Amino acid sequence: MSKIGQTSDAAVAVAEGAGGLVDAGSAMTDPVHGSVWITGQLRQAILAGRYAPGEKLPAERQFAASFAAARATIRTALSRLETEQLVTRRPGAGTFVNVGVRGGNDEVAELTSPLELIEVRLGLEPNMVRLAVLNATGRDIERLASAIERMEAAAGDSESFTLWDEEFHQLIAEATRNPLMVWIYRKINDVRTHRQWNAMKSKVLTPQRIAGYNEQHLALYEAIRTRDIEAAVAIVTDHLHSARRQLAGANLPEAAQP
Amino acid sequence: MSKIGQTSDAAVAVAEGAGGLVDAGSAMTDPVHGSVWITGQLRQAILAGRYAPGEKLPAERQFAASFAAARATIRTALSRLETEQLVTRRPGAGTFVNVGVRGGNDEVAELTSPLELIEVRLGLEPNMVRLAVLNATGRDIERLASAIERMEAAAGDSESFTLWDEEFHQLIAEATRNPLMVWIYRKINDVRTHRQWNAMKSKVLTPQRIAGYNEQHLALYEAIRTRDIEAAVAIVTDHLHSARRQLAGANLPEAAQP
DNA sequence: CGATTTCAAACCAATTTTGAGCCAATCCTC
DNA sequence: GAGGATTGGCTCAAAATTGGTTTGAAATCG
Repeated sequence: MSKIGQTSDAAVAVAEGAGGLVDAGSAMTDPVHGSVWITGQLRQAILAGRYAPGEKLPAERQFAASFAAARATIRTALSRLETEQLVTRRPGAGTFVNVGVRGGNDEVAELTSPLELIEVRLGLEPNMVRLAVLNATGRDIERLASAIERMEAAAGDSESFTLWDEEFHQLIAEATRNPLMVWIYRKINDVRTHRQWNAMKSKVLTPQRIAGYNEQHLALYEAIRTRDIEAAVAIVTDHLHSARRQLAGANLPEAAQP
Repeated sequence: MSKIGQTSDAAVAVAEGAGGLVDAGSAMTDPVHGSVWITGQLRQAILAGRYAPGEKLPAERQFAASFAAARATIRTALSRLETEQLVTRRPGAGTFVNVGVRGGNDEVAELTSPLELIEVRLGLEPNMVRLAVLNATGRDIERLASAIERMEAAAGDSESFTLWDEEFHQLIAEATRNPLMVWIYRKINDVRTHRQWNAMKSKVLTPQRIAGYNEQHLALYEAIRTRDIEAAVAIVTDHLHSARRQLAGANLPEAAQP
């Protein structure tokens, strides 16, 4: 069980490699571990922000072990990055990411993919709804009703629907009376409404789908109002699962076209 | 396997280059945490409000024991914080957080009760662990092992245990390879380690309890290493449920007990 | 074949970390 | 107030780590 060489099973391959500190997850390309390839890997990692500006990279010897390459190879790769002004090397100290590189774009909203968002929501929201049912005040429920109304009024427009949908979910978060939950969900809404996915939104949010969501929202509201935990949790879980399904359906063909 | 979905999204976000598999070889950090790393930890702890402005930090020798580093190393870290005007050192007295530092900004950590924290974690962490099992690289697992070691080495001291416990959980969050999850859990760790509960910490964290937690941590690590999702989720769920039981029994009358 | 690259091992110099010890200022208890 | 304990300040040399370099053999590729 050493070289799978397929991207899809990288996780499995790593599982076996836990004992030895070599190969790590890099079992994608067995033959060509050239210095240029390593250079590309490191450059991409730095540019992607895996190593913060000013941060110290792992030692050359450690890179050598991780990439299963000789230290000289690592050195030529790092030298290239140094001439690219991406890193600075200090003898005796280490190799450091230059401060100038890639200051912005650390935003979580930029880095988070739709699927990753759904994964987080899938863990959070069922529990959130449960807490909302338990702790919602009458005032909370009033506000939810108001949001529902406006959402249905805006059934035709995907833009305003998104807006009220966000409001609706935030109100549920607030209904939990849990400050941490409210804070977290504000961030989730940030990601949810990030411009990154605007294009996809118009594809996914057909009037038909919006109508379906409104039904689910209404059912969820009713469940909260009548303090029916089981129903509320089930609705949310279904909602997210279907969202994930649609996401996969919209995402994969898009990814297939370069 | 879900790795497919994760990496394909990453490829879409990054748009080019080596695609989603970069995390494989390059997800490594120094096994030995130097003074710069310690500086960062302390800075973040202070900024997060773990120590109140004007409060006295633990002694240098204490930190040295907690971080498993030499006192000189701690001193260089503290010196850096001193030049950053974050702390003030008084010979014979101790090191104190400067009053000017923004500490009150973090309302969430102040407002969130232990039970509320547990409620959020209960929704989030089982799913987080599931994703960690699916997406953790070999390097992630190595880092978890390292954290486990240090945690067990510091079994007697509640201060250093808290430190490495926080590190352990954050590493699991990072093992999910989900930026949003990492970001959210950093906040949870802030709340978890907020000074609000410092007093309670020393009471609750008896050496006996610490030993129990270490067992759970080790079991969780093993489950992640062997990619046993069911076991990992079960461990986390049990852990949080028992924590909530203790909490509810001690404090609040109105708990959500299923 | 010849040129280039990679590998492996060793050594060097710069830097950091360590561990020990001692001092003076401060704090705490009696 | 006295005395012991604690704390930051400081020195110093050994040990560990790290990038820099050399050398020569092996592998790779045109």
